[in-house]
Amino acid sequence: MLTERQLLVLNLIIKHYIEHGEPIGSKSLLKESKLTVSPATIRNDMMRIEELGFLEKTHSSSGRIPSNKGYRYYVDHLLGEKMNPSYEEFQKTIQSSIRTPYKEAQEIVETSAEMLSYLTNYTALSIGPETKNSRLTGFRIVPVTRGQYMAILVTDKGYVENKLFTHANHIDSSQLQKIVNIFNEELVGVKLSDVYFKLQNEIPIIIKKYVDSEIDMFAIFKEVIAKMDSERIYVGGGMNLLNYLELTGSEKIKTIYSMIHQSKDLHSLLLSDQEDITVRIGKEMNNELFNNLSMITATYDTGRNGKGLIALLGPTNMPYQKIINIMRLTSSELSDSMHDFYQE
Amino acid sequence: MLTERQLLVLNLIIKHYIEHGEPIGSKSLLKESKLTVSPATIRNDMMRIEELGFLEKTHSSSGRIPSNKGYRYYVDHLLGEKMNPSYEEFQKTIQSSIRTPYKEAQEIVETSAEMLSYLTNYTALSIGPETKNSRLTGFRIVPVTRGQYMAILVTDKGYVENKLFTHANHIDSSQLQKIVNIFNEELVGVKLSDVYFKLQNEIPIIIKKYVDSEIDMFAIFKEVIAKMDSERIYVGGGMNLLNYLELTGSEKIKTIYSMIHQSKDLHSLLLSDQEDITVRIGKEMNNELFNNLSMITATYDTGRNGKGLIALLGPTNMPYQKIINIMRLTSSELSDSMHDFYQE
DNA sequence: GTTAGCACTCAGTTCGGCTAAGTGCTAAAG
DNA sequence: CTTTAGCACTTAGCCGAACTGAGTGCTAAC
Repeated sequence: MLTERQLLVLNLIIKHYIEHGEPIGSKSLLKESKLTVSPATIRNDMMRIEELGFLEKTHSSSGRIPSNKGYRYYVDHLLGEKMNPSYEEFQKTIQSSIRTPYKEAQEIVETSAEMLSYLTNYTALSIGPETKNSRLTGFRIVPVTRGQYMAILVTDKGYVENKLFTHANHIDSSQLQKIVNIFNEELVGVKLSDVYFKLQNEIPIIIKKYVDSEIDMFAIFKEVIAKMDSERIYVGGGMNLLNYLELTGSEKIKTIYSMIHQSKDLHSLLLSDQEDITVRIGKEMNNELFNNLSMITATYDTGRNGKGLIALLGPTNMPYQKIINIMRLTSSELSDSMHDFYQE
Repeated sequence: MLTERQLLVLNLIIKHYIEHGEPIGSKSLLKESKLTVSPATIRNDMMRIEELGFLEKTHSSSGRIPSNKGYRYYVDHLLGEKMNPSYEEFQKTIQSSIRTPYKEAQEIVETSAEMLSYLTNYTALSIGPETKNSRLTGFRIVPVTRGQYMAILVTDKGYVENKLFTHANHIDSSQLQKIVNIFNEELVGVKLSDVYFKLQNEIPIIIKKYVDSEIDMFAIFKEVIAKMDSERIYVGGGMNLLNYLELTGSEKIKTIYSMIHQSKDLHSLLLSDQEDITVRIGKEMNNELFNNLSMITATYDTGRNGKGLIALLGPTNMPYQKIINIMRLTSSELSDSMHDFYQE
């Protein structure tokens, strides 16, 4: 479909645009390359490539820039290749920020978002392993100070979440114990998604039978689970969005920012296939907000606790080679780190 | 120093600039007011007021805008007055977001930052009561799952902070108990600032005597205290900073954003006098970053647990009347809420 | 003290002209 | 059939001139 030279031209234009962010024309392109043909020839090639949809013009007499389809071609080739060894220099940085002692799993996930944004100057997201199919493995209430109690909830995916709550009237400790026992008997092994239901329907009846208490355990439980959900998503370098002010107006940036910080809106955006690494370019995201941005997502594996996800949001003309490799390295380090974490 | 009419002119100019954000000249000012003098007279007045430093021009033939000193005059008058009752409408909104059941103190503080930014469209900060002089009142370690433990630390100011940590080798529970006992015997009642010192020097010796353990309790303790410190400051509406893009370049906005999110840099900015409510206007903050911004801070009182602080960052031409009243209401609601919280 | 009159200033807009970088097309050469 | 030279054309960006509108300060008279 495209000749050898045309492919070369396409690649040169993409690389130029990634590096300089500006359109390039036939003459300048020649200067930058080792090609020995005339500008007119390049022009003819460019026309052909544009006809096929890999290139665009910013206005009728401007140089060419890559289209989404152009990037797509470029990225698909990159994804096929294996990792360029020159990027292993990043490995040390990544390792040293992920492998730190006395951190819990969630903190490692959080750190990796920060590290990714630091390394790339883009906005990074990281998400801990899914909670949806988790099962409750334990629930306890620890008295902390007079009137304050801490509820701790543990799931089989290794999540631990806690919530402090206050109760005005002193709670009789044997009563409290009874409630906790009922919870553990009735709810351990149950999927978190079903816990809600049971809590609303079955449990209150049982509790009423044995205990005379007016604590709204359902409200407390709901809070803990909500906290668990919301804390799963971490954002690093949120303000790096400001670097795209020219690409995307400040209003859109604001919308994106709040979108990123609200877990609900995110799932549709991020939920990728089971692919190891995914690149979505501009309009491929089907969201007007992201027309000039690309998103790279990668999954990491924790072993028995399921998969998690990291993502990077940057301009469409990001250096995909570098970024993809950073994502590969991070994902693999994160997987290793998580395996270690849970194995012991 | 200034005649009656000159004061009126000054007030009119300030109010105009707060509402429209644009300089105003003698003729337009007349149209907006009920004054019955000629433009020339107003011009003479303006000159006089400018000489005294209350007004500025943006260029030699422009209308006038208030200077920092002008705002200062305006605000000082406002602070003297008592609250305009028309603002009590806000009270319901504020109350309903602060008074929610089963929230711990920190969450209420967090919520109030979000509420403030929502109500004003500015960037809000809220800080829980000081930790500096807190004393440790309790420390415990709860085993959560195999290999995972939760350390819980309680201070006399009502703070509870917890940290999950992992330890590969199973820890003997009686050994753990011994360590916890030593901690409680040696550290309860000690100021947090001194805990560090003791942990590094005295405690290891004692622990070595009774227990044979290789857990670095110091590292864990340090993490908990760090977490406690960092979680004390909450930011609401960070992205509202984008509204000041024209006032303050995007680079500065970025700097301010990261400044706000790093607790260390903040103390110098926020640490106000013991004043109930403080307004700092533009250059009064002695920081080039904030030349076109104003910061309103207010303290709230928690009773036996000391004072906390809320702050708002907005443009110098904010509607001070409204903002000050919102801050007053919030501070007072927050105080009430905290008193209730700790009293029980 | 107040006012009318006047010359002046400055930001912002609009318009034509110019340049640099690029295009597409045509016709000839390889 | 591909490549090339030549040429007319397009467009963004920049510059300077002209004009307008909102404003100023000063002076001299009321």
